[in-house]
Amino acid sequence: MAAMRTTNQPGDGRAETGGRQWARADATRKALLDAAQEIFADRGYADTGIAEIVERSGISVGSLYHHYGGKAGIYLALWEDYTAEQERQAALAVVRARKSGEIDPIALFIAGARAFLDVCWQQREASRLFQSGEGPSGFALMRRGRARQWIGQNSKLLRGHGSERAAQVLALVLTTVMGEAGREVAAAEDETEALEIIDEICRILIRLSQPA
Amino acid sequence: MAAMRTTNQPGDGRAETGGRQWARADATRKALLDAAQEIFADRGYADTGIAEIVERSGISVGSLYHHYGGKAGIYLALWEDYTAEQERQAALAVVRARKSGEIDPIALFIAGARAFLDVCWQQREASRLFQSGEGPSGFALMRRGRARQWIGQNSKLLRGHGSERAAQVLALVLTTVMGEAGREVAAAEDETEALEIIDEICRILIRLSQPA
DNA sequence: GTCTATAGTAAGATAGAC
DNA sequence: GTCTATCTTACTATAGAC
Repeated sequence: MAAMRTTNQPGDGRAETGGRQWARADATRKALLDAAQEIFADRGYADTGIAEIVERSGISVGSLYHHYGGKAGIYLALWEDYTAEQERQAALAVVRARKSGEIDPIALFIAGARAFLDVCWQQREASRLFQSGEGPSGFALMRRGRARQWIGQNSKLLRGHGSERAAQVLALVLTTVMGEAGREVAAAEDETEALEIIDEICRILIRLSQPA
Repeated sequence: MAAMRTTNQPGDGRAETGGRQWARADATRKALLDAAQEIFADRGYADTGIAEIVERSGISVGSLYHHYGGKAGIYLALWEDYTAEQERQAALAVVRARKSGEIDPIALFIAGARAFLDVCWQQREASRLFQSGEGPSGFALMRRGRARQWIGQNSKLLRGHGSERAAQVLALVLTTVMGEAGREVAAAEDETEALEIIDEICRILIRLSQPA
C-alpha cells in the first residue's frame, strides 16, 4: 500500500483554537474533492472505488464518510460547486449587460449563455466529468431537471414563438444545445478553438431565437 | 424463490433435429431480452441485477452467460437491435423519398430524421431506456460515437454553411437535437402529441439547415 | 475530526451435471 | 443449451481508539 503522510505533527491542529481547526477540516475536504475529481474524470463514476479516492487523497475512509457520507455524496458535492459557479457567472453576466444599457431579450440571453460556456472552458476538467453523463443512480434526472429549470427562466426572455408546443420544443432544443455546446467547449484543444466554438454557438442560438 | 417452469417436457426440443433446436435457443434469447429490457427500463442499468433478469425471464444464469456473456452483453445486444432498426428505417425513408423524385438535400435529410423519430415513438420503451444515458461503463462514448457517425453521413447532404467550424458545430447541434427530440417523442403521452413534436422538430431542423 | 481494522453484503461470474 | 450450486471478489459502510 502507498505510504501515507504522518499526521498530528507537533504544533499542528488539535491543541489550537477556532479558525485553525476549521482550516484543517477544510484541507481534508479539499484533498478529497481534488482526488475524487481527478479519478472520476479518469475512470468514470461507476468504475471509481472509494479505495482509490482514499489512496490518492491520502485521507482515510472514515473521514470521507464523515464529511460526505459516501461516494455519491462526494460526487454531488463536486457537482454543487460546479453548477453554483455556473449560475453565479451567468446571472452576473446578465446583470452586467443590463447595466450597460442592453435591453434586447435575445442579447441578454446570449450574454448569459456566453458566460455559461466560458465557465465550461475555464473549468473544463469538471465539465468533462459532469457532461460525460455518468454519475450516481438518478443523477441524470437531477441534471436534466436543473437544466430545464435554468432554461425555463431564460426562455421567459424569448417570447413570441408561435404555439405553446413550439415554445416547449424550442426551450428543449436550447437546453440541449447548450449542454452539448458546453461539452464541446470543454473538449476543445486550446482557448482559440473554444472561443470559435462559443461564437458559432451564439450565432446558432440567435438563429434559433428568431421567430420563424 | 419464484417457482420455475419445468423444462424438457415430452416431445420438446432435445430429440428433434435442425430447425426446432434453434427455435428453442431463440426463445431463450427472446425471453432474456424481453425481461432485461423491462427491468433496465424500470430501474436503470446500474440498479439492475442479473438475479432480477433471471427471475423475470425464467431463464437460468448459466444460459444468460452462455448467450450474452453477462449484464453488459445483454444490454449491448438490446442496443444493437434498436439502432439497427433505426438505421434501417431512416435509410429506407431516404431511398423512398429519392425514388419518388425528391432531390432537395434538406428534404431528404428531413425524411430520414422523420423516420428516425417515428422509430423513437414506435419503440418508445427501448428509446426511453437508451436515451436515459445510463449504461455499462464506456457505453456513453459508444453511443456518442455512433451518433456522430450517423450525422456525419447526413451532413454531407447539408453543405454550403460557411466555415468548416460552422459546419462542424452545425452537425453537432443536429446530432444533439435529434437525440433529445427522440427522447421527447418517446416520452409523449399519445401519438398525437408525438406527431406534433416531430413536426415542430422538423421545422426547427429546416430553420437550422438554412444558411444564415 | 481523523484514523485503522473489520464487518457485512451483494453481485458478477464459473464449474460441472444433465 | 440449459440448469443448479457455489465461489470469489470487491466494495460500501461501521465501530471504536486516539
